[in-house]
Amino acid sequence: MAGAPGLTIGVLAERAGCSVPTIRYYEEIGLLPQADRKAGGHRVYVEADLRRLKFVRRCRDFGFSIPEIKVLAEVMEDGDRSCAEIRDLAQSHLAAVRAKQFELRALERDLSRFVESCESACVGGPGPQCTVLDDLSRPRV
Amino acid sequence: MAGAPGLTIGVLAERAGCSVPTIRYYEEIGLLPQADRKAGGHRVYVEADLRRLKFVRRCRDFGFSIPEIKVLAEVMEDGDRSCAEIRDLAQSHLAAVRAKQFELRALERDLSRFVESCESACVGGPGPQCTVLDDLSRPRV
DNA sequence: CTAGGCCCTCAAGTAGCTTGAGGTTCAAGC
DNA sequence: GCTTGAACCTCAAGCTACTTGAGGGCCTAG
Repeated sequence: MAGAPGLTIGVLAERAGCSVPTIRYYEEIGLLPQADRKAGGHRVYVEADLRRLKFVRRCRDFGFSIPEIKVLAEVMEDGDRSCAEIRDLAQSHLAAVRAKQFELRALERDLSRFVESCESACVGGPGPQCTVLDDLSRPRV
Repeated sequence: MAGAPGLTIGVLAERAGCSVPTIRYYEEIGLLPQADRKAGGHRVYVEADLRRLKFVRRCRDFGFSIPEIKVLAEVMEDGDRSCAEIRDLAQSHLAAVRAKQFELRALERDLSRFVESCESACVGGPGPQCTVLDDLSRPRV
């Protein structure tokens, strides 16, 4: 009569959508608490562990770094700390995401120009005469 | 009466906009040829080396991986290979850049919603009651 | 009780560099 | 010619966030 069954690491991984070694890795670096073990040494988990792991994974999806997630998790556990801290973290993260997008847009523009000039100028020609290679050799804008 | 002076690694790094160890690293992995040395063992470079390094750096700016750059560089050296190869590489790279942008846009949307709900719902409140943390714990969409 | 699937630990590998330790060489100034 | 200090040298380890592999132990269904 098992009310709360206890999850194996494999099941936990499957439900959280990550690999088994990743879970062991998170435990090792302190992102997850040390798991309980049964007699033989196998890790046993409960639903609360799954929630915690899902939280971590979702934060990773958001692009937070592991040190950042440690902070987020601490705030979650600690009733005395305001979640303004979390908002600030998310906000500066958002700024970083936007900056990255900006970079990528510039990159996309350059790259598509590059491909275009490839098409029109030298496809089929030999390497050294390729104007496109000059393009790549020119200093960045 | 030195016509071509010969550049030190430090000067080369400065002109190419990268660090000195990076240049040594590129040489080690075969992205740059083995540099000439003077008697004491210091590396000596000429303008052609600078061009090659700038080419590599520009490719890195474009986000090409090191194996990819090796291909690009080979095509440059080898007169018999068409630059269509380069266009293809650039094109698939462009596709990857666009995919990444797509991801980042979704991420930005999620994050800004998150920050917003933070603002309106619980800034100043204690951690555990923060609805935002629930948000982060919810499975990903 | 046994088969085989899941679990364990520890070590090393991934990309693209950076950082550090400990020592040598070069070039300018005296 | 000699000294000084900046720049150079090599080799090794560190960084992020994991993954992969070797070599073995546990657990449970039949």
